[in-house]
Amino acid sequence: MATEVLRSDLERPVIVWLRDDLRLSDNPALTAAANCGRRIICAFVHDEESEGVRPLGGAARWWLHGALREMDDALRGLGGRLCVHRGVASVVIPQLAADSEAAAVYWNRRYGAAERHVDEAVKTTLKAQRIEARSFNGHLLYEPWSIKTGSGTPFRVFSAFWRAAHGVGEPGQPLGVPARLNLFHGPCGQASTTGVELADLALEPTSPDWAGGLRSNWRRGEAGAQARLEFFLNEHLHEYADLRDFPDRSATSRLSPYLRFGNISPRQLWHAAEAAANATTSLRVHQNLEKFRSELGWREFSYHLLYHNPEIATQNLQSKFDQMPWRSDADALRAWQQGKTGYPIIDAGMRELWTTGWMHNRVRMVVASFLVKHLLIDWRQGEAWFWDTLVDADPANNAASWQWVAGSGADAAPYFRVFNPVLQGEKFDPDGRYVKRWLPELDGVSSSVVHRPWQLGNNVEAYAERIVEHGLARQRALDAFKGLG
DNA sequence: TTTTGAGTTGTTCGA
DNA sequence: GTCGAACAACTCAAA
Repeated sequence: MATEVLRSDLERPVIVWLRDDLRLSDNPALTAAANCGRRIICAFVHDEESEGVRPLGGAARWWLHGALREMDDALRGLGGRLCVHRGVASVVIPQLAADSEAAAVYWNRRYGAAERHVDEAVKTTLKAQRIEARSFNGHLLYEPWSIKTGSGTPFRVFSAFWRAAHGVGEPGQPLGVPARLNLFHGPCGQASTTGVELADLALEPTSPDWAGGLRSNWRRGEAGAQARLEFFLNEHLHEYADLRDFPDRSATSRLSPYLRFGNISPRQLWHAAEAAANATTSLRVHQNLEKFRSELGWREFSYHLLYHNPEIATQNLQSKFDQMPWRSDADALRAWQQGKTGYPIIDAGMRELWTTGWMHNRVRMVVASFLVKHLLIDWRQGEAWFWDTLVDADPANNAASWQWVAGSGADAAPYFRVFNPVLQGEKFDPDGRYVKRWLPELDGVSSSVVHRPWQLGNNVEAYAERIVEHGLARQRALDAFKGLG
């Protein structure tokens, strides 16, 4: 009798609820499910209805579609499939668990306020149904609550945060793809009305199909992430510290959208970079490795800030910025969005973003500074545009970085740091290759003036007039920021 | 307990 | 041409 009960209980499946962890390798929830010996149902819920959950932007929706398709393909290759649902997750997941007579639901944690509330509600409902609910850390090197100052408060300064993080210990070795995956392959949630086909989510644009530039620049999903990582480690890690600021050199990792959707994990990057560094004899190995890891550190710090400041995407971390006299200027905002400000480094960056769904890190800082300081437009307008157009639009990184540039953040740039778009262009794109790639108007312009084309007179008539003059705009910004007292 | 110094990414000005 | 100072206020850890 007892053994019969045991056997029938083991026949109950476990649901792995996938979210921002669309990968098979180093997926703690999936590995735990594999180890518990049950049949595994992999489920994804497209939830745009839960209170406070921010709908994805267009570029991120496009990425999500590909990542889900790749995940489904990978699961089918192993005899399973991905069950896609639509609806309120705190209803759908318990319903799916009941329909499938699941014994447990496992997932990897999220850190935004609304997402945590959803997950908490799911856990409460499951427990009431006497279904096991377990969550894991698959998204971060360090849990946000595990790193504290000497007095027990959250850090507000990056360097101290990162030093303290090292004190917590080395991130663990990443998990492999589970060796034995007993995957469910039947129809998903027979009794459920929330099951849909991936195409039903309409995540990809159709009319018009604006995603051509995205498709030709990115291979979404886990295999694409591994290929991109290998390329970066082989070709660019050895020059990372020296060249990562030069947008024409492609020396950055371009792994951000993969991290955003969990097509790869930070632990995998941490250890793969170390292995690659150990295998080389090139100069500055240590500096390159530490520089790359500190960029992962900034991602950790952003999640730390998000966790401890749930409203980071909408509220100034420094409340004195609530008094900032932001300008309302629809024409200037549109010029910035469309890459028609008349400053080549700004316009090239904004067109790269529009075309590829991504922008080089150095250029992101310059365009953000330009919007907030030269145009005196609220950082939230810029944050929203990036949220809609970036394939890596991340709830933590995007908001924290905009607040950093604006000066309203926890450990923000000083107010008087106003990037000069001409000097930044000349310093980091000295021969103008980057701006010419995105601005055909500047074809043939000498590198000596390519970042200040207005000095050519009528020779570049096709190129936009400057919408503000740097010196005047800089002074206006300094006055406004100083006025915050 | 108090003090001190350092802190991702810069620019301008005047000597 | 180069070079140092000034441009705030606050956080955090070490002394």
